[in-house]
Amino acid sequence: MGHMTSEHRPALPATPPLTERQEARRRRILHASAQLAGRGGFDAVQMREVAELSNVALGTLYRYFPSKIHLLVATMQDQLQHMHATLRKRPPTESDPGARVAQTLMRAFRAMQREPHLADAMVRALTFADRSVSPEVDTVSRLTTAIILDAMGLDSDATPEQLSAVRVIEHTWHSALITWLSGRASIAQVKIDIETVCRLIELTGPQPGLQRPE
Amino acid sequence: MGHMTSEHRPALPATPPLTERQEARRRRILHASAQLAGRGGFDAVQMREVAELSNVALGTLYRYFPSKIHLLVATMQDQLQHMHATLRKRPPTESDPGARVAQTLMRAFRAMQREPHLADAMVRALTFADRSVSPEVDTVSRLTTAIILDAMGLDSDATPEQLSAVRVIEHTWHSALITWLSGRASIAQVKIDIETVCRLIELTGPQPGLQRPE
DNA sequence: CGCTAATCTAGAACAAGTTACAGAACCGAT
DNA sequence: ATCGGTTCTGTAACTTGTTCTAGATTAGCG
Repeated sequence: MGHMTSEHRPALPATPPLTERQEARRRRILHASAQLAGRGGFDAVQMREVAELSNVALGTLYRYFPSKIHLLVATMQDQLQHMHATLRKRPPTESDPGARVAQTLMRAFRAMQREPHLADAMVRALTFADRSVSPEVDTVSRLTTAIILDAMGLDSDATPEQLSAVRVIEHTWHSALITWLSGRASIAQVKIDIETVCRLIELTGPQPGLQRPE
Repeated sequence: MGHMTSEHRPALPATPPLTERQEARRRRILHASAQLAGRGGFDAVQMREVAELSNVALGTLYRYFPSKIHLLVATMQDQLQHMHATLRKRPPTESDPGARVAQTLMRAFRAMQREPHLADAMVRALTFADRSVSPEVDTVSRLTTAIILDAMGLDSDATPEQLSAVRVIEHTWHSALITWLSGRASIAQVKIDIETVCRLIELTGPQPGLQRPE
């Protein structure tokens, strides 16, 4: 990704500060979205219902979130921030970076198992998003990356190889979630896939030669 | 053309054999689907247009493919079978199994670059599919697995570890495609991700002593 | 051939995402 | 407090996936 991501639309970076009521509206909308998604999943999040449940006109809903996908991706941003905060409070106990990442992702996975419908709505929206949602999806991606780097124990100084491994882990994470949510993979299989991909981290160790062979 | 592998009848319970005209209709539909997808991507595949372009009534289209997602996943099955046949003709030239898989996937990726809109329609449908499409998506998954195992050089005897690695490679493949199609990752990055994940294959040692040269 | 059941066609109808628009409410600056 | 522009509301309309129905066509069979 280049540095020229959004250099030509000065409207977005300058997010006009929302008033109190506007911030409240936004919260109500996100809450309604998560609530509807929580039971019923993607299909249960109907824009008219979200609008009604959050006491907002349909047009207003679309002003805040220009599409259902935008809304659900924003919902995921919201949930991910919660999760990031929660995970920070209890860092993984394992010693190997790879094991720590696997442990963290399995915790996140368990959280999703508690709300499978919500997870369904968010992940489906995320992978279905087209170019018009790229900035928002990118934010989600950065959040996920941050969570994984946190688990690894290195925040900012990662080698390009490690960043590649993290990207691959993210790919696996999303795709494995999808296969689980659509009933094509068991929980056990998701666990195995996560553990398998996390072995990549041991491969890209920053200190060459310090890993004990298997 | 195509006298081999007529064994693929995914609908196990009572697939009534199609008549000549029915088979022709099915082909016309799939062709129209791929054509519309080819320019315009997912959104350009509109059921009414598919029906019209393939000279079939809308109700008939829905009898053959019970949803747009089913239709596009079936289109992907079709394209994947082509690709599998094509790839078989020119097997990868690398020696390491991991490198062979990477080479094969990059070939497939290059094919997708030639028809990005078609790729977009198929992959979006694949990851958006819900439980009702599981059998069809599973068929696509098995096809992909077969392609990868082919590239590795072992067709039927793979260790569970290797199968895990293959699943993770598939996850990465799909997800990396998505990020590329939605403009969030460059071609170079997809290449790196594929090469990174293919290192997993080297990790999962083959059966001791059974190294199989070409 | 003639019959019956399944299939196909044409078109209307419905559902949910999205857009459009007129008027009410709100916000900030004078 | 008032004015001007923006935002919000309520509602209708439009789009496209999906379902439904009535009649025409076809396939299989005695």
